[in-house]
Amino acid sequence: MTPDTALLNAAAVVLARNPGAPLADIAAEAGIGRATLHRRYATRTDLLRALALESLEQTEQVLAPLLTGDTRGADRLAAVADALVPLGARFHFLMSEIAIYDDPEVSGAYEAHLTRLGSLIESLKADDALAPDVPTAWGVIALDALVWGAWSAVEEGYLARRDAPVLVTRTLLTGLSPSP
Amino acid sequence: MTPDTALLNAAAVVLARNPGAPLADIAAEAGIGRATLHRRYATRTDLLRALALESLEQTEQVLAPLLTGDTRGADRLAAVADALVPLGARFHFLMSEIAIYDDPEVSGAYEAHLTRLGSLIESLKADDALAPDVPTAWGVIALDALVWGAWSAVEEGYLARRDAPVLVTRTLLTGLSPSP
DNA sequence: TTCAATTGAAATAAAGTTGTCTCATGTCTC
DNA sequence: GAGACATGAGACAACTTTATTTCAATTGAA
Repeated sequence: MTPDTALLNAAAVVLARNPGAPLADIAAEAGIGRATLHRRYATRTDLLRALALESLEQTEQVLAPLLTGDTRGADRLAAVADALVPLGARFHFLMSEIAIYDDPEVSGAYEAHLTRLGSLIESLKADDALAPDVPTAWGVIALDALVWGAWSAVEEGYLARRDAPVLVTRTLLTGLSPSP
Repeated sequence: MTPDTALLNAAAVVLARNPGAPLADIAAEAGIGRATLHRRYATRTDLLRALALESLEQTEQVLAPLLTGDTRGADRLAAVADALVPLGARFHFLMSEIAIYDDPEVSGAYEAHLTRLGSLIESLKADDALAPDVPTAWGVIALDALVWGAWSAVEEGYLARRDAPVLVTRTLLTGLSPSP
């Protein structure tokens, strides 16, 4: 029930570098002992499950105000990119650790996440920021892929941290906008 | 020395679903026994290494004619997307299995791959298909990310196989093109 | 200070994976 | 058909990781 954000952050970082890293590595990154890690999450599966759910919840909390707020169109997309790129480690985890979707709660939360992103894409279409004939699914996928790409490029030193969200927005926006 | 494309294909498919899958799963997917797998690749590391090198080589063979051919601009990018999306499983592997880059031959081939993609982006800029102020690194990253995203979307049933390369091209092209 | 709770370190058993080996079976050539 | 060859199945030891347990040290509150 405890959030344990610091511990889960450490897990996300380690697992982004090495999916399947031993629990010892995660404990070390978090600065705690292996035994203590087991006291908070009994099994490896429990830890991955918690990380998945917390990652999706973080995304939701970041996205919710942007979906109900009054910024629209390009500005809304820019705000979303700003908020999402720093969460790249969590995205990476969600995409590489497929076993977590065996859990019905996790897969339910993931479906909800996709639905939420779908609504965002639809709202951008309604604002004439995206072309109406672009499949919503592709909008979601492209956003996901570019956010993840931008994040890992920053991690590996190919891209400046501040440039990343701008490039994501520019690529998506001008890329999918209706021709003038 | 044998290509063993079928076996490596099976490995790529299994590892795309589950990075760190046991060799038994790979052998089963390839329809051979575990012992036979070991006869062809003595260790797991040998197999991953071969898969990485062969994946990069396949990409090179696919890209080479497109880089020297006479199609330019948007058509060239479309041809690249057509050729690359089906190789998505290999991309996924190259991006998730970080340990392979310990091998100097693999990391050298990967650098060459990035350089090749960089040349492609530059040639598209020269053709006025992409805006000159777009960082070449971002062009490479976005292409990589969108190809991978399109491939996995097809795999998971979110996208029609024939639509995928078109959407990649459209997203990148109209997305990064100079404003008219 | 004293007591209870939490922690890290270490030992341990259990489980899974890897790599080696043997052997029986099937295939191919001669 | 005989013999050479490759294969799959299975047994096996070595290794790694997981999960549990114990114990001494640390922390915090009464």
